[in-house]
Amino acid sequence: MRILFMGTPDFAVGSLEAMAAAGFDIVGVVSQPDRPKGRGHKLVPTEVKAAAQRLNINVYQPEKLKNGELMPILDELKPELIVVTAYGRILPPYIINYPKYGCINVHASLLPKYRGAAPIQWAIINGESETGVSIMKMDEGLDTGDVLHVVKTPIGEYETAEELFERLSKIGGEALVETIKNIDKITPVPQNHDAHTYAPMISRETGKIDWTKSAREISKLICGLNSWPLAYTLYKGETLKLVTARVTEGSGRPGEILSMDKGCGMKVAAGEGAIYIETAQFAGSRKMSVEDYARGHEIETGVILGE
RNA sequence: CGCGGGAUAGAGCAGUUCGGUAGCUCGUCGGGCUCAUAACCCGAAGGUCGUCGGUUCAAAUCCGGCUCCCGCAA
Repeated sequence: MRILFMGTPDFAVGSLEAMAAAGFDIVGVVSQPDRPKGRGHKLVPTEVKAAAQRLNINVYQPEKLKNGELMPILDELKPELIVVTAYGRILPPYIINYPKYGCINVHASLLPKYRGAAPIQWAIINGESETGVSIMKMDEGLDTGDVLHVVKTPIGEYETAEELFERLSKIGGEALVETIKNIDKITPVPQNHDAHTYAPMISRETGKIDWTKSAREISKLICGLNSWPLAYTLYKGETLKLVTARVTEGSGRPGEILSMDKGCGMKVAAGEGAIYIETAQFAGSRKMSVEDYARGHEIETGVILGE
């Protein structure tokens, strides 16, 4: 079967590599155009592009999909199936309807929950105990297609979005291969559209910590936004990003620095309970353990974070 | 050419303005105190001050090139 793959970030690499390892006939890869990223303005290839090049697969990077821009590529490659994992664009009907077997999508949630751009982060932030991957037959809506295959996985208490990303990327690849192998036998199951929820894009603002929330809620926010963009608060008026933390006992004014404890870090009061901030990123500095930071700087207890 | 910060002992930092013996906190090692300790006391080891060149009697410090790292913004 001739398969065209569409994907952009590292999460999609798991799908691509799993298909390649399974020996599928991947006739081409479509990825978003390289964008200037990072310091300086350097043009960085997308993760999927880099992976495709390692696998010696031709990469196409159309600026847009509308107005039939992908049509010449479709006619050239003649895919019988299109696989989409985190491509980052809505596909117009002419693409969805092109392949004989249609388009299938790897989505990192248990649909119909967490449709949209950031299902992994929101599942963690909301304190879900499990999530997973759904393989879906695409239609014209946003993650609304009939489901072909679902794999569940538990979320660790302190599992970060980055860790879960990596896991789900792999799980997604396996589930995808399984689905494609059985594509003729699987009966698509419509989603329960009434039960759907959305996982909107994450922005920096998402990471602002409300210290009146419970220690666990704050901990989950920290995990869900690691390693990007990181939950943050203010320390003496400057941005303090929190990288890792643990829930603990304690009480005080919300956001108050209660103590510095050896081996644990900086203890900060939440609305309910307290958290130990283990690793953080102080203004103008890189990520480091709070203990390391405290060797060269004085941490004043009693200071209220967020002010 | 997006804006900016940085490289000094294993870690985190000060010292650079105004050139003149390499410092602090912690860790490590040794010893002491203690029922005991991550606590306390005494001692020790550990640095070609990122790199190359220039100025100078003398450079971590001043000047120039290079490498690498990081924050912000996208």
